Amino acid sequence: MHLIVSALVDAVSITPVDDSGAIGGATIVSRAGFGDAVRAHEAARPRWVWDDTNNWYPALLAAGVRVDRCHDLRLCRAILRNTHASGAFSPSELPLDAWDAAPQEAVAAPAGAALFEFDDHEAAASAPDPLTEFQRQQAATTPRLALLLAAESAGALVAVEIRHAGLPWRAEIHNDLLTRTLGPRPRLGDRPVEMERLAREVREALDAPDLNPDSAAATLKALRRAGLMVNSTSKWELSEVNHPAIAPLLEYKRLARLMSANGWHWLDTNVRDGRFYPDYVPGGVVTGRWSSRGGGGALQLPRQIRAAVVADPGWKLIVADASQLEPRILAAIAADRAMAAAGASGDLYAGIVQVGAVTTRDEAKVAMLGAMYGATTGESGRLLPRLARAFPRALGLVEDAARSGERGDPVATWLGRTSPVPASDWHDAQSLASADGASAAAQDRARGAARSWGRFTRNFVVQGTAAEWALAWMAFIRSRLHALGGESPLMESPHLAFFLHDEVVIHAPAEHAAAVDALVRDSAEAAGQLLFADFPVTFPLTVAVVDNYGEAK
DNA sequence: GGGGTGTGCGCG
DNA sequence: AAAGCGCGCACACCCC
Repeated sequence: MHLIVSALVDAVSITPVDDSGAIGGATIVSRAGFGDAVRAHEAARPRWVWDDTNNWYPALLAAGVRVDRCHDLRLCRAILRNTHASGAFSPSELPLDAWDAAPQEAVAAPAGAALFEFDDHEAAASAPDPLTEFQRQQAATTPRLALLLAAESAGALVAVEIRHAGLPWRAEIHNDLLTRTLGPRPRLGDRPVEMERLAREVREALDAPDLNPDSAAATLKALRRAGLMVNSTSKWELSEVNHPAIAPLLEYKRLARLMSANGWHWLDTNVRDGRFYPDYVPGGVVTGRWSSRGGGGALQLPRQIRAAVVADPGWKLIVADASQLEPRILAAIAADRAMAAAGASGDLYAGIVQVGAVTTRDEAKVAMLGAMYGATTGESGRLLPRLARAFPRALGLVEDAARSGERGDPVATWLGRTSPVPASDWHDAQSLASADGASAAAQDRARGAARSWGRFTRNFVVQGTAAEWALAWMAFIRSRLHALGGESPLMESPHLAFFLHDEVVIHAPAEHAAAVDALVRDSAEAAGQLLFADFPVTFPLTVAVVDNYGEAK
């Protein structure tokens, strides 16, 4: 059963649509009464169909109402809009409309505020009709796409729940770490003492008394004046150079990064009441990965400060990450049994060595990454032919994806998320280069652009399918955590607290840690089954039950 | 002072 | 200075 949620000027309508598509009579509830209505319907496990999970779910959670399943019309439209694998009717032929909107920020209702107040009643009243859009999407959906839309929508629920619960964060531990590394918190605009000390060392070593090491251009100039043959101030190039200025400069850069990305200002603006609230954007990346928004930088949380993530007293963090997820995904979508078998022992790279494709684990890893990213030169490019001999199906699949991209054709993930096609200037460059009398420079440029797009489509099928697996994994985790915690509120029972592409952190009472460990592994297996049925690919996890995130890995 | 671009670096 | 994918952000620096 689907329940279509539609915002009216001062109320909400709920319209049932049964599995045959028959539309029932709408119920109108007041905005204040919506939470109770949802709670009452939940016993029957309907799928809530609404314009945007961010518009509804934060307030429901704030009112203590959990939703089991939903269909996020905006996210699903974005997938269907682009797909070439649609059913009877393709939204890609529709003109752009309000359903193609950019993601909205998820904002929980402030404490005590009335539920579901719209600032702009006009906007609410003139919103496009969710029922019509839902029917359109149903008509455009194949069974595979239906799986993707369900996974995407489950992800939307997870993202809001994580933001609601937050990641436990001990500000005093973070502060101690900053003070130990940088010195005491400086006044606004001042450098911390450790950075100032290193800046002085750099200036002396380069004989550049006024140098501001924050300026890449000025630093490069000073380095060259000191006789150093470098073309940038990036750390990997500097680390090749032997000069007394280099060590303090690299250390300065390390501290400057910590200070500006995750320093005291970050702490002030992103941690409150012992929690960091990640702001995820499901589907924010073309491949289907999530992105994050705002200075919190949820998907860039450096390892350096993860020790500040500490479970509440009597609770544990269960940190699980999927080992070598992308190569395993590649083995599955290519139905490469040899590669899947190489991963069966638990370490795919060791397995690749074992079948004799390459001689060391490091080689296996660098060759595998090269295959998925499209390396052509260096060690990685050199090892590729050997990998291709051992795993012709897997390598063939990424090669085909690259060729499609080079032609300007789209590619699709396992469940049917389709890559964008290159913009018109890309096509212009290609036709210009193939015309009579095209200059060598124009041909080079076009070839470069074609290969670059080929690397994108090559990676798209793997990264995008891995993102689908991760969504399915989290959907299973979410539902099993709920079964474990019963009807107690989200934050008082085991819950997802963080997500990082192929890794999750669950915050759970210590007595549930073992059960969570088990259900996270079961969920990985279930996600593999859901996507790849009986194909014998495995998705082993590294799971750590810890008090602080810094202890994991 | 706002906006756009380049550099550099964090994450997977 | 990237070989080899996908992101977001801070800062410098330039323009208006």
